[in-house]
Amino acid sequence: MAKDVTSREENYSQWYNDLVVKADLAEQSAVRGCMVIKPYGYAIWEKMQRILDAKFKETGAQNAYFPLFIPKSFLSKEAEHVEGFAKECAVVTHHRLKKDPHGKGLIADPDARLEEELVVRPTSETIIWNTYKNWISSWRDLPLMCNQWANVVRWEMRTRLFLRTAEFLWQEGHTAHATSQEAQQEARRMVEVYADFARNYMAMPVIVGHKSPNERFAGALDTLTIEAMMQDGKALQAGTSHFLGQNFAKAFDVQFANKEGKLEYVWATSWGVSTRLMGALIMSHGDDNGLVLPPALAPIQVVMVPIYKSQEELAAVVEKMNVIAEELKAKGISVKIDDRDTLRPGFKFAEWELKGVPVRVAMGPRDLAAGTAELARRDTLTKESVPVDGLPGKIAALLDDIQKNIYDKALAYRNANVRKVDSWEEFKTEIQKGGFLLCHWDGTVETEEKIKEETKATIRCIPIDTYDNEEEGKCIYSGKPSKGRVVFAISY
RNA sequence: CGGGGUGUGGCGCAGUUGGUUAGCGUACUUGGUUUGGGACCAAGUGGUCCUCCGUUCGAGUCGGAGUACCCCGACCA
Repeated sequence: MAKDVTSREENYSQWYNDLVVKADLAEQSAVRGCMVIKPYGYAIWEKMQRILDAKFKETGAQNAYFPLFIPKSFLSKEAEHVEGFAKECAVVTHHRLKKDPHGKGLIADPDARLEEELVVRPTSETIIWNTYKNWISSWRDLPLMCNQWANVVRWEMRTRLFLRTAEFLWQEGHTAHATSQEAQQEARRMVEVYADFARNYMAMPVIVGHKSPNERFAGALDTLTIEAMMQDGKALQAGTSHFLGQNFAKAFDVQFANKEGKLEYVWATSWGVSTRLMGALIMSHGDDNGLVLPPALAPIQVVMVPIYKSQEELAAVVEKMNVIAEELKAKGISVKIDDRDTLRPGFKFAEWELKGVPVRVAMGPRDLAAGTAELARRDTLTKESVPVDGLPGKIAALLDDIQKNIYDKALAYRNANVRKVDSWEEFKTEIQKGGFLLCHWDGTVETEEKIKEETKATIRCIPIDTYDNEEEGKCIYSGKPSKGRVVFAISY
């Protein structure tokens, strides 16, 4: 494992792109920095959506949909928000094309210029708060909690498949509350929903924490994050939940009459996760044979490969497989019988491994005679011959075991790469080795920025719960007093 | 926007100091033999060599300009 990781560090990106393409998840589109998500990749995303959506609904949020286009003026209403996003917006200026009178092709018709330019949403706070203004007038309207599944566009200078594409799919929740406390609780609750999803479905350990002021969402008073460690030791921000205070309420004049009949501004949160989670999934668990998908998110949990010489043998094996498949389906397990007769078994094995299918069952004439099957697991790449009797039950248990094993493996890897560092000299060499460094920090933006300049490392979060954060000490850079350790890492 | 690299059948690449019918692997098509870890044999299909301009008897190869993509920075919830 360690050797593999080293070789990936050298050319991690190449490995990652090859893997993604070969595993049929996605590819670059003709449009700059955008990606095409292929059917198998999208099936994973759909599964994520379904699980998250159910969790959101449990919290009382409802789905809604807001426009793709945002009037330019909306974006400028919240000062910090503009500053954060203005540099990376795609802008619609015209509503019609015409033939170029001086050459070939089409040009934007100068007569069709928009009076007010429209921005393709980089996030929807502004248009949603402009709408909420009309939905909220009384304390009885609160809390208001909407989520939308949508695409957003951010014109990043440099893009990267899954991790930072120009257009990406995500969900964004936007809530309005009567009190600051309630809004903060909501932000905290949602980051825990994300953490639970990452750990129990993606099998990806994450650290929950607050962002430092420097890394906060544009316009937020507090940003909560889940931070994951990829196999090359870099950090990936996998999801965020923001306490927005009254900033957007004031910018868009969203007030409600409280029980005393007085007008008050509402308190807001927003929270989101994106298709970046798929990148996180790939980079957390993938190995040199391709993807390793946790059973909870695998579109196909069990693939069955028949082995045969004649059509009669194929029919006999598939008949037996169908019986097992029905039992598995009855247990809620998704199964695919790969009966393509143009491909040899070895090819199919390699292909399904590349796609990360957790469990493979192979059966041939010998198995039929002996009442056995070959059971292989993707996470350990091991296989064994087992009796067909009781196989569905065994597979169900195996899936649970794989889910747990993948998490444990990722957790062990992360823990092995989290180190406490107490001197600046040590910090500078240790940070280059990858992994998370737990260090004291004086709490100032200046220190954070200097550390970033000198080492490229950023504060990933000020952890909550995961690590004991009560210990006092001295800032690694300035030597000034610190109330607790924070997580430093090089990030994607 | 800086620094570097690469553009040659669908994909991955080779192509020598310019030289004649542009090649290899893979994929694809057809036929046959195979099938318990990415099959083999045979015969085929498929290319305005990124674009334009130039040098030359002759350009995939040399020169110039443009363009696209990749990597490293800057940038980035």
